[in-house]
Amino acid sequence: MLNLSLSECPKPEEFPSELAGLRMTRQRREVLSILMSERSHPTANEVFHKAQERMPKISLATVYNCLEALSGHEIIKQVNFDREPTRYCPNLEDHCHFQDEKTGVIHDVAFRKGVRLEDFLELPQGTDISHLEISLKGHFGS
Amino acid sequence: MLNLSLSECPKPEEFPSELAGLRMTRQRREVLSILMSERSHPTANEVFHKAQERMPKISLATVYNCLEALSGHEIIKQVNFDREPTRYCPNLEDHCHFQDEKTGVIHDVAFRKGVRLEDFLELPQGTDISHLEISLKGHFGS
DNA sequence: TCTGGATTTGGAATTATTCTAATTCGCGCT
DNA sequence: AGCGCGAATTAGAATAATTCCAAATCCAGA
Repeated sequence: MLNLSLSECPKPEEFPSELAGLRMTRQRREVLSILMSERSHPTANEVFHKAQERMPKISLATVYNCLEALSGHEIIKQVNFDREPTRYCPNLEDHCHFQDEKTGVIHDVAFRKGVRLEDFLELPQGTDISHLEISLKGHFGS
Repeated sequence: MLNLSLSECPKPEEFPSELAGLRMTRQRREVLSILMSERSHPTANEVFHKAQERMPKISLATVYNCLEALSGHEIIKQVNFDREPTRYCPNLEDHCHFQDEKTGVIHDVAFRKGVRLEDFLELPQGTDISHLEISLKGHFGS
């Protein structure tokens, strides 16, 4: 399991040359660094534009490739809200996402300690969950 | 709140002329009827092809319009899995969705009676949830 | 029956994402 | 340092779900 604290986001050049079995290329480092510093759950496009500031020749396809590689190796997570473009999240803790309908901002929401899915859902016994995504929308009261 | 039991799916012509404030046109009836008889969470395209069997001149745009109108009036629900095409579900009970990774089939999973979201998530107090979507993937054990 | 607003329709447009084929990169080996 | 090679990057084309648009049609109420 990846062990880079989000609070101390490394600069691109500080990432190890391999992470979770994935070769850390210049572009992947850049993309990962952007995700770890921005905590805004950016879309691929947003990452692309941010990345261009430091790597003018990076291509959108590469950003997609990097995001795919990083999430395939469980270094980041994908976040989906309805049909909106996929967003990306470097927080690997178990959590879900809440979108404030007033601002559009997406916040991480942690699971309470010790709760288990079976306590919450009528899952047929023996069911084995490999992926779980919980998306909330609403607004902060008063 | 809509009060049509799923177990007794009406034929298109049996729907009232208005439902939850939405005018029930021929096309909307047809689309709704398909959703209530098929329990397979079909995509817009699948609904379209099914609808064509009885209404050869219906258009895909209309199917999208109908699905939009029906979900806008909370007569059906949208179901999203990652980036897959949106699926539609006539089950208005609180529930979430589980996709069997072996077969691709999507099953409804009910929430346990009495559980509340706040028991499960570290929601900032006063948060008001207007939409909630939970998507699971995995497989049935043994 | 007439009329106006809502609905449907076909086709074009949009947009996020994936694919493709060619180039470039960078590690391991000499 | 130079070489070879598989992996990664790139630009641009292609795809696919969905939305938009403007014209035709429908239908409830007067």
